[in-house]
Amino acid sequence: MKDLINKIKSSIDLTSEAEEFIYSISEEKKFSKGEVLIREGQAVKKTFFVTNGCLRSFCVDKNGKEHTLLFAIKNWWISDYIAVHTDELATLTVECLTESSVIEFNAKELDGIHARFPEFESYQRHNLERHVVSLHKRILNQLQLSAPERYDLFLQQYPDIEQHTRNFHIASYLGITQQSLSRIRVEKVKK
Amino acid sequence: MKDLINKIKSSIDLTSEAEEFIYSISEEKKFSKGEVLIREGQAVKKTFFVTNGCLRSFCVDKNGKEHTLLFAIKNWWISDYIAVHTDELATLTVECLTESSVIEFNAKELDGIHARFPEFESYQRHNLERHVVSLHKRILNQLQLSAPERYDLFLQQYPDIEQHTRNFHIASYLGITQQSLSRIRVEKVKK
DNA sequence: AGAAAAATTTACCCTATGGTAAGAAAGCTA
DNA sequence: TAGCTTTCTTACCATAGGGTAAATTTTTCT
Repeated sequence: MKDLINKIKSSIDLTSEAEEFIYSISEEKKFSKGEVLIREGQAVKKTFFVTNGCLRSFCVDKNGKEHTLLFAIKNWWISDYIAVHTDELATLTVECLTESSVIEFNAKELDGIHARFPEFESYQRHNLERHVVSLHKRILNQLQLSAPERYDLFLQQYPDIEQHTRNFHIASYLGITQQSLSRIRVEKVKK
Repeated sequence: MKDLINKIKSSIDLTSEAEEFIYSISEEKKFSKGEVLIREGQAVKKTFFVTNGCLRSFCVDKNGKEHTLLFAIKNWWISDYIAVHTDELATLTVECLTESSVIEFNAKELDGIHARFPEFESYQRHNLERHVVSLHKRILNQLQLSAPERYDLFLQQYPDIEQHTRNFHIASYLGITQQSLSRIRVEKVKK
């Protein structure tokens, strides 16, 4: 919980009332590997701040293939934001890849923090701006880089994630099959 | 200019001082087809609100191939947000695909609106939230759909854009070559 | 309108990645 | 630690989409 408070304080002044409010609407929880925090097809009520471990969000296509949208580790937020912001049922599933500690929020209550403590608007706007930048970069990378180049970049960007994930998770993030990733890894070692 | 004011008013209450401020930091301009508003490698000072016409932002990869990040038509914003929010030089180019009318803002001045008129925080946060949702969807579509499926979806999502764009613009948005798009279009007609 | 330039289509072959399947390795559980 | 389950690797062939180039069509410019 300290992690979250510190993260917020590093970016805005946090009054003690606001800090109190955050405590009042959140709950620290532990989940074990494989547990599902948000399930496709169900209403999305929660947003999670990760304090330990590793989670991912993914969708399942019409052929049953999984596609990873996001990996979340310490100090990242994760939810199905498509569902949260469009008020639809979840199209994503959020699962734990390792035993994880999270701070759980009701998404609507968390959103209400902006009305009550306007200083959060600017905090949230900056978060969203940075997130938009990373999404723009990911789209451009997907358009212009080959699979081996995307894998190299992934390893640079998430040097710590590989220890928590299976190869097929990474493949499904890069947009390739696990067989292709396996071949790419072999080629890398050869060089 | 009315378009922008109305768009803002549809989402927040706009005081006359705030409206005045917007006027004071903006400038209505016309650009002709082919003109470049933001050029890769240069500092990005401007953000544009489109009131007429069609623009796109794209990057050029190491082989000289173009990759389109965004098409912007009436009532959309366009800039190089990667550069704006990271204070780096432009990695994108923004060009007019048709003769276009835009409202030009100095990006920093526009950002200052939040400090001066806090009611804009919430407006901007909602914009960003919706933008994040559309980017999440685009990433998932790119991961799970075939090229013909992505093209069909593009036509649904941007029914009006095709009249303004060349096929190779669309191909470079979908992540395929124009030859592939041409084949896909032939197949569609056959059915 | 006519000429020039640019974009599109088509055809050819090529390559990266996908799909299936089987065996090997790693990880989990009792 | 033995046995079971899951993941990874490898090999095979299949296929979607890429690259080049030439012919055709469309757009632009004067």
